[in-house]
Amino acid sequence: MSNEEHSESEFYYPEVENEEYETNFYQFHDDNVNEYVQRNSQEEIDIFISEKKSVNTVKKTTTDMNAFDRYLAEINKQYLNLNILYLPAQELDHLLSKFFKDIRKLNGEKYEPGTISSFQRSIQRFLSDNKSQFNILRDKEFEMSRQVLAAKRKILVNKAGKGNKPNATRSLTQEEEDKLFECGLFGMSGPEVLQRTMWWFLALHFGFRARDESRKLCWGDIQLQRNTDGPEMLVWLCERGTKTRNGQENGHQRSFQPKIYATGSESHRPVEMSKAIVQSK
DNA sequence: ACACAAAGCTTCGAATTATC
DNA sequence: GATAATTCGAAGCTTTGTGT
Repeated sequence: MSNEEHSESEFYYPEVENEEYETNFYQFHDDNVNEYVQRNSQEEIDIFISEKKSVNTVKKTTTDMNAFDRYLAEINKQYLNLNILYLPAQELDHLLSKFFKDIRKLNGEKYEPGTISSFQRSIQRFLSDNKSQFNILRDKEFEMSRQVLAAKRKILVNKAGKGNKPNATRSLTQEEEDKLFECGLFGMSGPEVLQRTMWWFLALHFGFRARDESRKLCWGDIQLQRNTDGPEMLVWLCERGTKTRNGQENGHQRSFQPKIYATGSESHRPVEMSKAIVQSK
């Protein structure tokens, strides 16, 4: 993976904390109550929340809503620019059913079953984001569209041979990794190669997500350390949040700092990894 | 037959890659 | 730049396994 080119959209990190929200308790009670209330109007609170929404999910939701809108406009011109938020449940359920049953890719081919299911979730996100009370995944009013989706998935698998993950990736073999070192794509022969190799080690040993965590990483987050008698090691001191570790209360936390040990050619499992980790439920 | 644990599926949000 | 497909991690359920 080359890090030379970045598209604009990849630079949505890091986020800056807004210290104004750390409002002083006494100031709040003395005066300025109106001002406080105004400043923290519903609109501002909504913005505060939505700024923390995942860019990728937002993009996914709009893309899929485009597909739904596209389909509706196709089946009937009167549905052009239809706002589904104003539809009664039965009608929405009906349109969803047709959508799940007949929707095709832009090139006319059939979708993978997983993709159609993800449309359903995107539509639910759209509804929830816009404060709709409907839950198309649970409400009994949407039982029909759920059944259509289930049937559609079966048909795609049984009749069209879909759902076999034709593009699934596989992990690298040891030989393939060795080859990358041998042919000089991994190694220490230059800045780009070094950066690429560092990316590989960080992903491999720290479990970095491919782009996300590499981009968030700041100078000083990883430190070269050495135990008195042990080998040199890289220690990951400061984690900047991932999809699954992002500061939620009672959220998952690491029980130790991840480390990469210098080993020469052997590989050693870090001591902490050999201990059983007891998870509280 | 019962209780409980372990294994296995499903669901959801999110991130990524591939492709055109 | 949008679209399509996949992957990942966690949580919640459901099924299966096992000891008594």
